[in-house]
Amino acid sequence: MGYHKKNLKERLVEIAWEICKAESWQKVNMRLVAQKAGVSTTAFYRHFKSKNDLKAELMRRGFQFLYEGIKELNIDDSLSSYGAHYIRFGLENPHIYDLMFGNSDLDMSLYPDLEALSNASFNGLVEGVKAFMPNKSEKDIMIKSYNVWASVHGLVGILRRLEWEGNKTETLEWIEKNLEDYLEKTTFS
Amino acid sequence: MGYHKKNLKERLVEIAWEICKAESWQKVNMRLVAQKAGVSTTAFYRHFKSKNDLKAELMRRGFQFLYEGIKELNIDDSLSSYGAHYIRFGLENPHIYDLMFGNSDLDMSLYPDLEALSNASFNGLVEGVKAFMPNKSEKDIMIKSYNVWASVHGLVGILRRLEWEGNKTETLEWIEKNLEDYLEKTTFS
DNA sequence: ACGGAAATGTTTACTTAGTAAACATTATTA
DNA sequence: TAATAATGTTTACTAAGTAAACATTTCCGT
Repeated sequence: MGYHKKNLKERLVEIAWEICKAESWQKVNMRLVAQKAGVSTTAFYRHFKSKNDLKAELMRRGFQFLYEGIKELNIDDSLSSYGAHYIRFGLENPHIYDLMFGNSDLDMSLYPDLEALSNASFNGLVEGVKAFMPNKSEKDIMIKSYNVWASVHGLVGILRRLEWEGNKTETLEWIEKNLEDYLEKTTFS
Repeated sequence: MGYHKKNLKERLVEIAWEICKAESWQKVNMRLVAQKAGVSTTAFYRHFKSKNDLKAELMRRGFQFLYEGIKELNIDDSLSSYGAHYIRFGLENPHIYDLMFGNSDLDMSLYPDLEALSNASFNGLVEGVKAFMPNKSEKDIMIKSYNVWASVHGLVGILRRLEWEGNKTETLEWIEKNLEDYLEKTTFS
Protein backbone atom coordinates (compact mmCIF):
# COMPACT_ATOMS: atom_id res chain seq x y z
CA MET A 1 0.00 0.00 0.00
CA GLY A 2 2.70 2.42 1.01
CA TYR A 3 4.60 4.59 -1.35
CA HIS A 4 7.67 2.48 -0.83
CA LYS A 5 7.36 -1.22 -1.29
CA LYS A 6 9.82 -3.51 0.35
CA ASN A 7 11.51 -5.97 -2.00
CA LEU A 8 10.12 -4.33 -5.08
CA LYS A 9 13.17 -5.41 -7.03
CA GLU A 10 12.66 -9.02 -6.11
CA ARG A 11 9.01 -8.86 -6.95
CA LEU A 12 9.76 -7.42 -10.35
CA VAL A 13 12.22 -10.19 -11.05
CA GLU A 14 9.77 -12.78 -9.82
CA ILE A 15 7.00 -11.44 -12.02
CA ALA A 16 9.26 -11.22 -15.04
CA TRP A 17 10.44 -14.76 -14.38
CA GLU A 18 6.90 -16.05 -14.34
CA ILE A 19 6.02 -14.30 -17.55
CA CYS A 20 9.17 -15.48 -19.22
CA LYS A 21 8.69 -19.02 -18.03
CA ALA A 22 5.11 -19.18 -19.18
CA GLU A 23 5.27 -17.05 -22.28
CA SER A 24 8.82 -16.20 -23.35
CA TRP A 25 11.13 -13.30 -22.88
CA GLN A 26 9.55 -11.39 -25.78
CA LYS A 27 6.38 -11.16 -23.77
CA VAL A 28 8.09 -9.52 -20.84
CA ASN A 29 7.56 -5.79 -21.00
CA MET A 30 8.00 -3.14 -18.44
CA ARG A 31 4.46 -1.88 -18.43
CA LEU A 32 3.03 -5.30 -17.77
CA VAL A 33 5.56 -6.17 -15.11
CA ALA A 34 5.03 -2.85 -13.39
CA GLN A 35 1.29 -3.23 -13.51
CA LYS A 36 1.43 -6.72 -12.02
CA ALA A 37 3.56 -5.32 -9.24
CA GLY A 38 1.06 -2.54 -8.68
CA VAL A 39 3.60 0.12 -9.37
CA SER A 40 4.20 2.84 -11.93
CA THR A 41 5.68 1.95 -15.26
CA THR A 42 9.03 3.46 -14.58
CA ALA A 43 9.53 2.36 -11.00
CA PHE A 44 11.56 -0.41 -12.58
CA TYR A 45 14.33 2.02 -13.42
CA ARG A 46 15.09 2.62 -9.78
CA HIS A 47 16.28 -0.97 -9.63
CA PHE A 48 17.64 -1.78 -13.06
CA LYS A 49 19.56 0.29 -15.51
CA SER A 50 17.80 -1.23 -18.47
CA LYS A 51 15.65 -4.09 -19.61
CA ASN A 52 18.80 -5.96 -20.51
CA ASP A 53 19.83 -5.85 -16.89
CA LEU A 54 16.61 -7.60 -16.07
CA LYS A 55 17.34 -10.19 -18.72
CA ALA A 56 20.73 -10.79 -17.22
CA GLU A 57 19.14 -11.27 -13.83
CA LEU A 58 16.72 -13.82 -15.23
CA MET A 59 19.57 -15.64 -16.89
CA ARG A 60 21.36 -15.86 -13.56
CA ARG A 61 18.25 -17.36 -12.09
CA GLY A 62 18.09 -19.76 -14.98
CA PHE A 63 21.57 -21.05 -14.27
CA GLN A 64 20.85 -21.42 -10.59
CA PHE A 65 17.69 -23.29 -11.43
CA LEU A 66 19.53 -25.59 -13.79
CA TYR A 67 22.36 -26.23 -11.35
CA GLU A 68 20.06 -26.97 -8.46
CA GLY A 69 18.92 -30.03 -10.32
CA ILE A 70 22.40 -30.99 -11.37
CA LYS A 71 23.73 -30.81 -7.84
CA GLU A 72 21.42 -33.65 -6.98
CA LEU A 73 23.10 -35.95 -9.41
CA ASN A 74 25.78 -38.10 -7.89
CA ILE A 75 29.29 -37.96 -9.18
CA ASP A 76 29.04 -41.60 -10.05
CA ASP A 77 25.98 -41.04 -12.15
CA SER A 78 26.79 -41.49 -15.75
CA LEU A 79 27.58 -38.73 -18.14
CA SER A 80 24.39 -39.72 -19.86
CA SER A 81 22.29 -38.82 -16.90
CA TYR A 82 24.10 -35.52 -16.73
CA GLY A 83 23.33 -34.83 -20.37
CA ALA A 84 19.78 -36.04 -19.99
CA HIS A 85 19.29 -33.56 -17.19
CA TYR A 86 20.30 -30.74 -19.48
CA ILE A 87 17.98 -31.90 -22.18
CA ARG A 88 15.05 -32.29 -19.82
CA PHE A 89 15.68 -28.88 -18.42
CA GLY A 90 15.48 -27.48 -21.92
CA LEU A 91 12.30 -29.34 -22.72
CA GLU A 92 10.57 -28.51 -19.47
CA ASN A 93 11.57 -24.87 -19.43
CA PRO A 94 11.75 -23.97 -23.07
CA HIS A 95 11.47 -20.24 -22.62
CA ILE A 96 13.98 -20.07 -19.84
CA TYR A 97 16.24 -22.24 -21.92
CA ASP A 98 15.88 -19.87 -24.86
CA LEU A 99 16.70 -17.01 -22.60
CA MET A 100 19.85 -18.74 -21.42
CA PHE A 101 21.10 -20.41 -24.56
CA GLY A 102 19.35 -18.67 -27.40
CA ASN A 103 21.21 -16.14 -29.47
CA SER A 104 20.60 -13.34 -27.14
CA ASP A 105 21.52 -9.96 -28.50
CA LEU A 106 22.83 -9.37 -25.01
CA ASP A 107 26.39 -8.17 -24.85
CA MET A 108 27.83 -10.76 -22.52
CA SER A 109 30.94 -8.76 -21.82
CA LEU A 110 28.75 -6.41 -19.82
CA TYR A 111 27.78 -9.27 -17.55
CA PRO A 112 30.97 -11.19 -16.84
CA ASP A 113 29.39 -13.17 -14.05
CA LEU A 114 27.03 -14.69 -16.59
CA GLU A 115 29.91 -15.84 -18.68
CA ALA A 116 31.43 -17.39 -15.61
CA LEU A 117 28.21 -19.21 -14.78
CA SER A 118 27.98 -20.59 -18.25
CA ASN A 119 31.62 -21.62 -18.28
CA ALA A 120 31.26 -23.34 -14.95
CA SER A 121 28.90 -25.86 -16.39
CA PHE A 122 31.17 -26.56 -19.31
CA ASN A 123 34.10 -27.13 -17.00
CA GLY A 124 32.05 -29.64 -15.09
CA LEU A 125 31.38 -31.43 -18.30
CA VAL A 126 35.06 -31.55 -19.19
CA GLU A 127 35.76 -33.24 -15.86
CA GLY A 128 33.10 -35.80 -16.58
CA VAL A 129 34.47 -36.53 -20.01
CA LYS A 130 37.95 -36.86 -18.57
CA ALA A 131 36.73 -39.55 -16.24
CA PHE A 132 34.87 -41.19 -19.07
CA MET A 133 37.91 -41.52 -21.32
CA PRO A 134 40.88 -41.52 -18.95
CA ASN A 135 43.59 -42.48 -21.39
CA LYS A 136 42.93 -39.84 -23.97
CA SER A 137 44.96 -36.73 -24.62
CA GLU A 138 43.89 -33.40 -23.25
CA LYS A 139 43.01 -32.31 -26.74
CA ASP A 140 40.82 -35.31 -27.42
CA ILE A 141 39.04 -34.73 -24.16
CA MET A 142 38.31 -31.15 -25.08
CA ILE A 143 37.12 -32.19 -28.49
CA LYS A 144 34.80 -34.75 -27.04
CA SER A 145 33.54 -32.27 -24.49
CA TYR A 146 32.59 -29.79 -27.15
CA ASN A 147 30.96 -32.59 -29.05
CA VAL A 148 28.86 -33.62 -26.09
CA TRP A 149 27.86 -30.06 -25.42
CA ALA A 150 26.89 -29.56 -29.03
CA SER A 151 24.92 -32.78 -29.20
CA VAL A 152 22.97 -32.05 -26.08
CA HIS A 153 22.10 -28.49 -26.95
CA GLY A 154 21.47 -29.36 -30.53
CA LEU A 155 19.06 -32.09 -29.52
CA VAL A 156 17.10 -29.73 -27.35
CA GLY A 157 16.79 -27.44 -30.32
CA ILE A 158 15.50 -30.19 -32.56
CA LEU A 159 13.08 -31.61 -30.06
CA ARG A 160 11.70 -28.19 -29.32
CA ARG A 161 11.41 -27.24 -32.95
CA LEU A 162 9.74 -30.39 -34.11
CA GLU A 163 7.49 -30.53 -31.13
CA TRP A 164 6.40 -27.01 -31.89
CA GLU A 165 5.81 -27.89 -35.50
CA GLY A 166 3.80 -30.92 -34.45
CA ASN A 167 6.27 -33.09 -36.31
CA LYS A 168 7.27 -35.40 -33.55
CA THR A 169 8.10 -38.68 -35.19
CA GLU A 170 8.10 -42.03 -33.47
CA THR A 171 11.83 -41.89 -33.26
CA LEU A 172 11.74 -38.55 -31.54
CA GLU A 173 9.19 -39.86 -29.08
CA TRP A 174 11.52 -42.71 -28.33
CA ILE A 175 14.50 -40.43 -27.91
CA GLU A 176 12.61 -38.18 -25.56
CA LYS A 177 11.46 -41.08 -23.39
CA ASN A 178 14.88 -42.70 -23.36
CA LEU A 179 17.30 -39.86 -23.24
CA GLU A 180 19.93 -41.80 -21.35
CA ASP A 181 19.78 -44.70 -23.78
CA TYR A 182 19.89 -42.32 -26.66
CA LEU A 183 22.99 -40.65 -25.31
CA GLU A 184 24.70 -43.96 -24.63
CA LYS A 185 23.92 -45.08 -28.13
CA THR A 186 25.21 -41.96 -29.82
CA THR A 187 27.33 -39.54 -27.87
CA PHE A 188 28.74 -41.83 -25.23
CA SER A 189 29.40 -44.98 -27.16
CA MET B 1 11.71 7.92 -60.20
CA GLY B 2 8.09 7.38 -61.11
CA TYR B 3 5.35 6.89 -58.61
CA HIS B 4 5.35 3.18 -59.29
CA LYS B 5 8.64 1.40 -59.00
CA LYS B 6 9.12 -1.84 -60.79
CA ASN B 7 10.30 -4.72 -58.58
CA LEU B 8 9.83 -2.80 -55.40
CA LYS B 9 9.07 -6.01 -53.59
CA GLU B 10 12.32 -7.57 -54.70
CA ARG B 11 14.26 -4.48 -53.77
CA LEU B 12 12.73 -4.48 -50.31
CA VAL B 13 13.69 -8.09 -49.83
CA GLU B 14 17.15 -7.45 -51.14
CA ILE B 15 17.67 -4.52 -48.81
CA ALA B 16 16.32 -6.42 -45.83
CA TRP B 17 18.56 -9.35 -46.72
CA GLU B 18 21.61 -7.13 -46.73
CA ILE B 19 20.75 -5.60 -43.41
CA CYS B 20 20.01 -8.96 -41.89
CA LYS B 21 23.18 -10.48 -43.24
CA ALA B 22 25.36 -7.65 -42.03
CA GLU B 23 23.59 -6.78 -38.82
CA SER B 24 20.93 -9.29 -37.80
CA TRP B 25 17.21 -9.56 -38.17
CA GLN B 26 16.61 -7.34 -35.15
CA LYS B 27 18.13 -4.47 -37.03
CA VAL B 28 15.74 -4.82 -39.92
CA ASN B 29 12.96 -2.30 -39.54
CA MET B 30 10.43 -1.05 -41.97
CA ARG B 31 11.37 2.57 -41.83
CA LEU B 32 14.99 1.90 -42.62
CA VAL B 33 14.21 -0.54 -45.40
CA ALA B 34 11.70 1.84 -46.93
CA GLN B 35 14.10 4.71 -46.72
CA LYS B 36 16.86 2.74 -48.41
CA ALA B 37 14.42 1.89 -51.16
CA GLY B 38 13.52 5.56 -51.49
CA VAL B 39 9.91 4.87 -50.73
CA SER B 40 7.40 5.75 -48.05
CA THR B 41 7.42 3.87 -44.79
CA THR B 42 4.26 1.95 -45.48
CA ALA B 43 4.78 1.10 -49.13
CA PHE B 44 5.99 -2.20 -47.76
CA TYR B 45 2.46 -3.17 -46.85
CA ARG B 46 1.43 -3.29 -50.49
CA HIS B 47 3.73 -6.28 -50.84
CA PHE B 48 3.74 -8.02 -47.50
CA LYS B 49 1.05 -8.56 -45.01
CA SER B 50 3.36 -8.11 -42.08
CA LYS B 51 6.96 -7.99 -41.05
CA ASN B 52 6.77 -11.69 -40.35
CA ASP B 53 6.00 -12.28 -43.98
CA LEU B 54 9.23 -10.55 -44.81
CA LYS B 55 11.03 -12.73 -42.33
CA ALA B 56 9.59 -15.80 -43.97
CA GLU B 57 10.79 -14.57 -47.33
CA LEU B 58 14.29 -14.07 -45.99
CA MET B 59 14.23 -17.54 -44.52
CA ARG B 60 13.32 -18.96 -47.90
CA ARG B 61 16.28 -17.14 -49.35
CA GLY B 62 18.43 -18.51 -46.62
CA PHE B 63 17.51 -22.07 -47.47
CA GLN B 64 18.12 -21.49 -51.15
CA PHE B 65 21.46 -19.96 -50.32
CA LEU B 66 22.41 -22.90 -48.14
CA TYR B 67 21.28 -25.48 -50.68
CA GLU B 68 23.09 -23.83 -53.55
CA GLY B 69 26.31 -24.70 -51.82
CA ILE B 70 25.20 -28.18 -50.93
CA LYS B 71 24.20 -28.99 -54.48
CA GLU B 72 27.82 -28.61 -55.41
CA LEU B 73 28.84 -31.44 -53.16
CA ASN B 74 29.05 -34.78 -54.86
CA ILE B 75 27.02 -37.67 -53.67
CA ASP B 76 30.19 -39.55 -52.99
CA ASP B 77 31.51 -36.82 -50.78
CA SER B 78 31.51 -37.94 -47.22
CA LEU B 79 28.86 -37.16 -44.72
CA SER B 80 31.53 -35.17 -42.95
CA SER B 81 31.87 -32.77 -45.82
CA TYR B 82 28.13 -32.41 -45.86
CA GLY B 83 28.09 -31.56 -42.16
CA ALA B 84 31.08 -29.28 -42.52
CA HIS B 85 29.22 -27.34 -45.16
CA TYR B 86 26.38 -26.72 -42.75
CA ILE B 87 28.72 -25.59 -40.07
CA ARG B 88 30.63 -23.28 -42.36
CA PHE B 89 27.41 -21.81 -43.59
CA GLY B 90 26.46 -21.04 -40.03
CA LEU B 91 29.81 -19.49 -39.23
CA GLU B 92 30.01 -17.42 -42.38
CA ASN B 93 26.44 -16.21 -42.25
CA PRO B 94 25.69 -16.06 -38.59
CA HIS B 95 22.76 -13.70 -38.81
CA ILE B 96 21.13 -15.54 -41.67
CA TYR B 97 21.71 -18.73 -39.75
CA ASP B 98 20.05 -17.27 -36.68
CA LEU B 99 17.15 -16.23 -38.81
CA MET B 100 16.78 -19.75 -40.17
CA PHE B 101 17.55 -21.87 -37.16
CA GLY B 102 17.17 -19.61 -34.18
CA ASN B 103 14.10 -19.84 -32.03
CA SER B 104 12.05 -17.64 -34.18
CA ASP B 105 8.79 -16.57 -32.69
CA LEU B 106 7.46 -17.16 -36.17
CA ASP B 107 4.48 -19.43 -36.35
CA MET B 108 5.74 -21.95 -38.84
CA SER B 109 2.33 -23.37 -39.53
CA LEU B 110 1.55 -20.13 -41.33
CA TYR B 111 4.40 -20.81 -43.72
CA PRO B 112 4.17 -24.48 -44.64
CA ASP B 113 6.63 -24.14 -47.49
CA LEU B 114 9.27 -23.18 -44.97
CA GLU B 115 8.67 -26.31 -43.01
CA ALA B 116 9.00 -28.26 -46.22
CA LEU B 117 12.28 -26.58 -47.05
CA SER B 118 13.66 -27.34 -43.66
CA ASN B 119 12.45 -30.92 -43.79
CA ALA B 120 13.98 -31.41 -47.20
CA SER B 121 17.44 -30.95 -45.82
CA PHE B 122 16.83 -33.38 -43.01
CA ASN B 123 15.58 -36.01 -45.42
CA GLY B 124 18.75 -35.61 -47.42
CA LEU B 125 20.71 -36.22 -44.27
CA VAL B 126 18.77 -39.38 -43.50
CA GLU B 127 19.68 -40.74 -46.93
CA GLY B 128 23.30 -39.99 -46.28
CA VAL B 129 23.23 -41.73 -42.94
CA LYS B 130 21.51 -44.73 -44.47
CA ALA B 131 24.35 -45.07 -46.92
CA PHE B 132 26.83 -44.61 -44.11
CA MET B 133 25.45 -47.44 -41.97
CA PRO B 134 23.73 -49.77 -44.44
CA ASN B 135 23.08 -52.68 -42.13
CA LYS B 136 21.33 -50.79 -39.40
CA SER B 137 17.65 -50.74 -38.63
CA GLU B 138 15.44 -47.93 -39.80
CA LYS B 139 15.14 -46.76 -36.23
CA ASP B 140 18.86 -46.68 -35.65
CA ILE B 141 19.30 -44.71 -38.82
CA MET B 142 16.77 -42.16 -37.70
CA ILE B 143 18.39 -41.91 -34.31
CA LYS B 144 21.77 -41.37 -35.83
CA SER B 145 20.34 -38.80 -38.21
CA TYR B 146 18.91 -36.77 -35.39
CA ASN B 147 22.19 -37.08 -33.60
CA VAL B 148 24.14 -35.77 -36.57
CA TRP B 149 21.73 -32.90 -37.01
CA ALA B 150 21.97 -32.03 -33.35
CA SER B 151 25.75 -32.19 -33.30
CA VAL B 152 26.14 -30.02 -36.32
CA HIS B 153 23.72 -27.35 -35.24
CA GLY B 154 24.90 -27.49 -31.69
CA LEU B 155 28.48 -26.98 -32.78
CA VAL B 156 27.56 -23.92 -34.77
CA GLY B 157 25.94 -22.53 -31.67
CA ILE B 158 29.00 -23.13 -29.55
CA LEU B 159 31.47 -21.80 -32.04
CA ARG B 160 29.39 -18.69 -32.58
CA ARG B 161 28.89 -18.11 -28.92
CA LEU B 162 32.45 -18.55 -27.87
CA GLU B 163 33.76 -16.60 -30.78
CA TRP B 164 31.47 -13.77 -29.82
CA GLU B 165 32.65 -13.97 -26.24
CA GLY B 166 36.24 -13.93 -27.38
CA ASN B 167 36.70 -17.29 -25.69
CA LYS B 168 37.99 -19.27 -28.59
CA THR B 169 40.25 -21.90 -27.16
CA GLU B 170 42.97 -23.70 -29.06
CA THR B 171 40.76 -26.69 -29.36
CA LEU B 172 38.00 -24.65 -30.89
CA GLU B 173 40.45 -23.16 -33.35
CA TRP B 174 41.48 -26.63 -34.31
CA ILE B 175 37.90 -27.79 -34.70
CA GLU B 176 37.05 -24.85 -36.87
CA LYS B 177 40.01 -25.41 -39.15
CA ASN B 178 39.44 -29.14 -39.36
CA LEU B 179 35.72 -29.56 -39.40
CA GLU B 180 35.80 -32.72 -41.47
CA ASP B 181 38.35 -34.34 -39.19
CA TYR B 182 36.41 -33.26 -36.17
CA LEU B 183 33.23 -34.81 -37.53
CA GLU B 184 35.00 -38.06 -38.42
CA LYS B 185 36.47 -38.21 -34.97
CA THR B 186 33.21 -37.63 -33.16
CA THR B 187 29.95 -37.91 -35.01
CA PHE B 188 30.98 -40.24 -37.82
CA SER B 189 33.28 -42.62 -36.07
C1' DA C 1 14.20 14.03 17.94
C1' DC C 2 15.49 16.66 13.69
C1' DG C 3 16.99 18.23 9.23
C1' DG C 4 18.86 17.13 5.14
C1' DA C 5 20.72 13.58 1.95
C1' DA C 6 19.88 9.21 -0.30
C1' DA C 7 16.67 5.98 -1.87
C1' DT C 8 12.58 4.90 -4.01
C1' DG C 9 8.21 5.77 -6.39
C1' DT C 10 5.35 8.85 -9.84
C1' DT C 11 4.30 11.88 -13.69
C1' DT C 12 5.15 13.45 -17.96
C1' DA C 13 6.91 13.05 -22.13
C1' DC C 14 10.02 11.59 -25.85
C1' DT C 15 11.61 8.00 -29.15
C1' DT C 16 11.42 4.01 -32.07
C1' DA C 17 8.77 0.62 -34.35
C1' DG C 18 4.76 -1.90 -36.54
C1' DT C 19 0.81 -1.17 -38.98
C1' DA C 20 -4.16 0.37 -40.19
C1' DA C 21 -7.00 3.67 -42.97
C1' DA C 22 -7.93 6.93 -46.21
C1' DC C 23 -6.30 9.02 -50.07
C1' DA C 24 -3.48 9.62 -54.63
C1' DT C 25 -1.56 7.94 -58.77
C1' DT C 26 -0.48 4.71 -62.26
C1' DA C 27 -1.39 0.38 -64.79
C1' DT C 28 -4.49 -2.78 -66.85
C1' DT C 29 -8.18 -4.59 -69.06
C1' DA C 30 -12.84 -5.12 -70.84
C1' DT D 1 -11.51 4.92 -72.92
C1' DA D 2 -13.68 4.44 -68.67
C1' DA D 3 -13.71 1.40 -64.81
C1' DT D 4 -10.98 -1.26 -61.85
C1' DA D 5 -6.97 -3.11 -59.78
C1' DA D 6 -2.42 -2.32 -58.25
C1' DT D 7 0.77 0.37 -56.04
C1' DG D 8 2.54 4.38 -53.48
C1' DT D 9 1.73 8.30 -49.81
C1' DT D 10 -0.09 10.65 -45.74
C1' DT D 11 -1.72 10.60 -41.46
C1' DA D 12 -2.25 8.64 -37.36
C1' DC D 13 -2.64 5.07 -33.81
C1' DT D 14 -0.53 1.74 -30.65
C1' DA D 15 3.03 -0.62 -28.01
C1' DA D 16 7.28 -0.45 -25.79
C1' DG D 17 11.75 1.38 -23.71
C1' DT D 18 13.40 4.95 -21.10
C1' DA D 19 14.94 9.88 -19.65
C1' DA D 20 13.86 13.93 -16.60
C1' DA D 21 11.75 16.30 -13.17
C1' DC D 22 9.15 15.89 -9.25
C1' DA D 23 7.22 13.61 -4.76
C1' DT D 24 7.63 10.83 -0.79
C1' DT D 25 9.84 8.10 2.38
C1' DT D 26 13.84 6.30 4.82
C1' DC D 27 17.89 6.86 7.19
C1' DC D 28 21.77 8.83 9.23
C1' DG D 29 24.63 12.15 11.72
C1' DT D 30 24.19 15.67 15.04
